[in-house]
Formats: sequence, structure tokens, C-alpha cells
Amino acid sequence: MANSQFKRGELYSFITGLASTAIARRLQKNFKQHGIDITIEQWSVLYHLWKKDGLSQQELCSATFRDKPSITRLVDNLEKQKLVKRVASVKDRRINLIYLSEIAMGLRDQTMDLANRTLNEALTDVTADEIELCKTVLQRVYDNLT
Amino acid sequence: MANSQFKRGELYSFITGLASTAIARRLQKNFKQHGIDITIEQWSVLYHLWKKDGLSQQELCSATFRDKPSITRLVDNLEKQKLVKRVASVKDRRINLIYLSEIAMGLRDQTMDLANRTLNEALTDVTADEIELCKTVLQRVYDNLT
DNA sequence: TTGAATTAGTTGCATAACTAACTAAATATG
DNA sequence: CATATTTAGTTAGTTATGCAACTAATTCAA
Repeated sequence: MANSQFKRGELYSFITGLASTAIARRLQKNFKQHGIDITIEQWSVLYHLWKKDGLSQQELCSATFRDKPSITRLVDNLEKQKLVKRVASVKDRRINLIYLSEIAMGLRDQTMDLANRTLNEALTDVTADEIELCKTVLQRVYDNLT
Repeated sequence: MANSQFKRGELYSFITGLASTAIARRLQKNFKQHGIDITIEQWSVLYHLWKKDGLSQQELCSATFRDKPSITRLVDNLEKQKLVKRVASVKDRRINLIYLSEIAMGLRDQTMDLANRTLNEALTDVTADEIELCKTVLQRVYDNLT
């Protein structure tokens, strides 16, 4: 039995995603301390736009594993803060293409640096092999359920 | 360097806690399909009360890694649904002790069973060793940040 | 080519998260 | 003993999530 060692008490912290919550909280705090006024969730959207600007909301849904309403509202808030702009696609007018503002482009390097530093803190004494294994296991878990 | 293999692109899904979100969503769906009308977060509070009834809100904060306002409102909602009751401590009137109702006690076995089954689904083809390693790594990550 | 089905995105409602500011009770200090 | 500090819990405001129901544009099919 693959799962016999996974007892109820341990199950809980796995489900709540303790480690990822702790990392997100710390990163949020680091953003704030550096006067960067965006949430982790907003940052995760920007992250994908930095890789490829002009994604559609639907593409952002897939990239961030969020549902459509979540992306609608994240883009709403990013637009309010003048970090992105919705541009209706000419080819298919149902589609909104999301473009970064100058301000958002300027946030890239600083926030990436903070993210990397936060992660280095979190992963002190964790080896590359361990990270690799965790990643593949968590990916398999995800795939099993989707 | 322990972290050299942990690239930016990978960082993201680690932070969002993909796997734990997927498990939580699936468990929520399973609850719903069995007519159990509680959220995962409420369940996580009940979980600790099933282990030890009559915890204070502060103890529930530590046990669930949530802050005080979160517990206040989770208990609010659990009370509305008549699943728990706040009882002021006689020894220290600042403290609310939280007690399970009969209804909540009755939910224990059924929801535990659903949780275990959900986890078995999620952990198909994941070995006990892999689970053990993930757990210790995630715990170390958490400890590094707290 | 017209009506049905699909796809992209929005809106409404309930729950939950974090921060900051607050009240009330208990403890410490002087 | 009186005041200051700490501790337990609540309230308010903003953001985010999930679900269901919705609109509008596009594509498919009879």
C-alpha cells in the first residue's frame, strides 16, 4: 500500500499547504517592506506577463491554475493600479489581451530578486535533489486530481 | 548551492501550493456530493476538536496555523451551523472554550473517511518514502520561515 | 443561413485570508 | 493599591477564492 504511512494527523498539514502559505506570507511581507504594493496573487499574474506579454485572460487562467472569475478580478485590480491594460483582440472580439504598463515592467527585476531571496531563505539546507523530488511528487498529485 | 536548480518558473507553482489546492478542492467537492455542507477550513477546525474537545480559540490558532480573526470568523460560522458552541472559561473570562455539538461529533467518521479516500486518490503511485520525504522537506521549509 | 452549441469574459453571493485598530479581562510593576 | 502591560478575542476594510448564472461573440450543423 503506497499510502499506509500517511496518517490522519499528517494529512491535515499537507492539505492546508503549510509550506506554500508560509512562503507566500513571507514574500508578501518582503514586498511590503520594500514599498511594493501588490499582492502575491497579482504578482503571480504579472510573472506570466513578464514571460510573455499580451496573454488572454483564458491563457492566464491556465498559466496560474485559477478559474475565470478569479482572473477577471485580479485583472480588474491590476488595471485599477495601472499595472496592466485590457485590449480587445481584433481577431476575436470576445478575447481580452492583457498588456503590461511601463510601471509593471519596472517592477519585474526588483520583485524577482525579492522572490528569489525569499525562496533561498525558505530552502536553506534543502538540497537540489530534494527540491526536484518534491516538485515531481506534487506535480503527480496535482495530475492525479485533474 | 542548494537552490541552484530551483528556477524562477518552478518557483511559482511551489508558492501557489498547487497540489494542496487541488486536494482541498477535491475534498470540498466530495463533501458536497455526500451532502456534507461544511468548508475545508471549517473541517480543519473540527479536525482538531475531534482530537481534543474544548480547545480555546487561541489554541485553535496555533493548531491550524491561522491568525485570530480567521478563527473568530470560522467559529462564528461553525456556531451559526450549530456545529460548535463557545463557552466562556470560568477560570479566565477572556477565554472562549469551543465545544463540539452532537451533530459535529456525528460528522467525524464520515468526513474522515472521505478525507482518507480523497488522499488515496491524490497519492496514487506515490510511494510511502516519497511522501515521507516531501513531508519532512515541507516541514523544514516551514520551520525556516517561522 | 439560421438556430444550437461553444467559448471568453463578467457579475453576484458566500466564505475566507491578512492587517490594523479596537475592547475587555488578567497580570505585573512601582 | 493603582496604573501599565499583556493576552484573548472582536470588528472593519481590502483582497481573493469557488460556484452558479449570466451576456456577447463565434463556430458548428441541419
